Amino acid sequence: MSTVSRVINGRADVAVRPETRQRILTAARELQYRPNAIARGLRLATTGTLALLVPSLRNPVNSAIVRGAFDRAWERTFVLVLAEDSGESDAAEEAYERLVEEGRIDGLLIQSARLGNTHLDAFAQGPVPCVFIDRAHPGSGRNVTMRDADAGRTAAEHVLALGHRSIGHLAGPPELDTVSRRRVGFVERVEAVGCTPALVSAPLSESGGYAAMQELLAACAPTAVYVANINQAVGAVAAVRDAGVRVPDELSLLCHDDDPVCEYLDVPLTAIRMPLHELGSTAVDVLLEQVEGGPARDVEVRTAPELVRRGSTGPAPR
Amino acid sequence: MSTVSRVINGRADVAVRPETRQRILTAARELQYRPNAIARGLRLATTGTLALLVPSLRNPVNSAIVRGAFDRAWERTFVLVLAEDSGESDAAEEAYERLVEEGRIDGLLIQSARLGNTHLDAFAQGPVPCVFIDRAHPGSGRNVTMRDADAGRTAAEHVLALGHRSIGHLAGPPELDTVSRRRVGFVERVEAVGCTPALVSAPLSESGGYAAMQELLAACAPTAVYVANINQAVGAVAAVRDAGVRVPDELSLLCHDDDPVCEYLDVPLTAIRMPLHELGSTAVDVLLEQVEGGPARDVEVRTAPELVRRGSTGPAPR
DNA sequence: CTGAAAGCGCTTACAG
DNA sequence: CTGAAAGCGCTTACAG
Repeated sequence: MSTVSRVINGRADVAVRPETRQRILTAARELQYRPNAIARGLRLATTGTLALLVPSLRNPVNSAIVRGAFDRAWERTFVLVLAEDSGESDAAEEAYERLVEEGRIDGLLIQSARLGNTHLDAFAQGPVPCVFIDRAHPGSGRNVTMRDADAGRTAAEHVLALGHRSIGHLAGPPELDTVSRRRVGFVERVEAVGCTPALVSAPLSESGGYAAMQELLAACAPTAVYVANINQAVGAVAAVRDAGVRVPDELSLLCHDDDPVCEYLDVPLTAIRMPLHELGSTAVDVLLEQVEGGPARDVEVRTAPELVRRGSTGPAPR
Repeated sequence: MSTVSRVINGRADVAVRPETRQRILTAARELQYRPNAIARGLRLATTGTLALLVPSLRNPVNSAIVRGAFDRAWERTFVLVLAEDSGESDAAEEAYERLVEEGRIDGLLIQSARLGNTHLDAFAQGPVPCVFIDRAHPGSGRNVTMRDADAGRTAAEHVLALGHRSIGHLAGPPELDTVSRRRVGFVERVEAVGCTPALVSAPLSESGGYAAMQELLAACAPTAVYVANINQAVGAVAAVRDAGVRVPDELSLLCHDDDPVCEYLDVPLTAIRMPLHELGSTAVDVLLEQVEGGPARDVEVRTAPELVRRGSTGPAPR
């Protein structure tokens, strides 16, 4: 039995007679033997399972990130379980209890961090390695993020280069670290040329984008607006259309996140494409470093945000 | 130790002195004791885990179904692991080996059935209960589906009632059971009034919808088109716009699947809303019946497809 | 080079 | 009413 175990697990440290090895391998094939993962897990104190805590299963914007994480985890022979941190009272805690405290997982990817959330430190210090993905938990030393501030800067540079000086930003909720970093980068560049951008915050939804764009148009009639999120952008485009404002002649529109939808809206949307899949796979790699005993660390995915130019941005009207 | 186990698991069959029970409960709370799920799983030959095999993590159209499944599984104290059946060579088999044959799961939800797929029977007869969700595997006796044919009928009745007689259907790939049933229901009703609908099949993507709609317009200049899927619809709307055809004056457009996007397109899209969340939760319930020892069965979610009328459908032009 | 033994953390008949 | 024992299917020192 022990020889079988050694052969099946390919352990080179103990010599096995070639003939014995063959007999074992043949028998295993015939019997379709596969070691039981649960028994193995109990013995090895390892489950081969990672969990991903998502803010909401409702919003599929994150699906490219999820896919990146899944693909890499699968490659590295880990299985991924899904958990939801809806933001309600104790959703996150309950997930934590059932996954970490019951010993079901080897590592935890948290995609649902909200600035000011009090549970987060407890998770970071828990018995199971964890990593904050996309939305950082500042100071935790275990954040895997993208260059969101650079995305904001790229957006600003694009509209500034087109001559715009009356500029707005349709931002996301302030408790979300990602959209906040976009805002900071954008505002920094716009202010660098002596302008003050108009800012409106809204939920990351179509209806949020619609209402906030109406507000922005009424408040300051900008000639260029950077929208923090693709869902908002769909609503913003509709608001602009309903207001009778022409894109890009009267208003340039630019959105964060690229998506197939961008190409098919009434005016194809210029967008900032982020390395979402890479973020997911990197986060798994960083988490597994910890699982294998390494120290936690912050990692920023190096791939730069990419401006995908389409028809919705053009020269500033004079 | 055994008394502790009995108290923690709330087994009423063995009497425990109230004082002992209290001592146990108090100690458990103080120590933050939680039974280890892996050890429990080994002993009980039960994992508390279900797997969901999705066709592609790329397409998030299914996210409402996934959410429904997740929510119900979680409620019933099961955890959900994700697996991908990309349709490539042995993706599904590999997932099956790692999840079922290694004993990681108690039940399997298969959302990736394709008509004619040869692995499916093996899965259905495997050692672990399974259920086909949304896309049926005909004859398996374990399908949990929605009323897709009725959705097609509802769509047909709507455009017929508006007086349309020159009617098209932008269908999905024939190997997908769901879109096929939509097509059958739609065609049946249209033919019942003596018309022959024009049919074009396309992948369930924006670009697929765009190209197929162009084809449909060129082939027969229909006055009403039922689009089989929301992603296709986004492309179809763009194709109609690019062709200079006015909606709904010259062409009524109606799509399967409701989505926030429908409200914000240049013409708000009339859509058929399906009980996606309910499908997910029902599938979990049906699967757990089997896990608990019951027989497999086909279930169709009773909730009827609902026509959500918006601006994209109107009376037939004369 | 290979087999027998212990033990991972539980649950459940079975004694007492 | 409660405790001691066996066993779920593995892996890994340890004998031989």
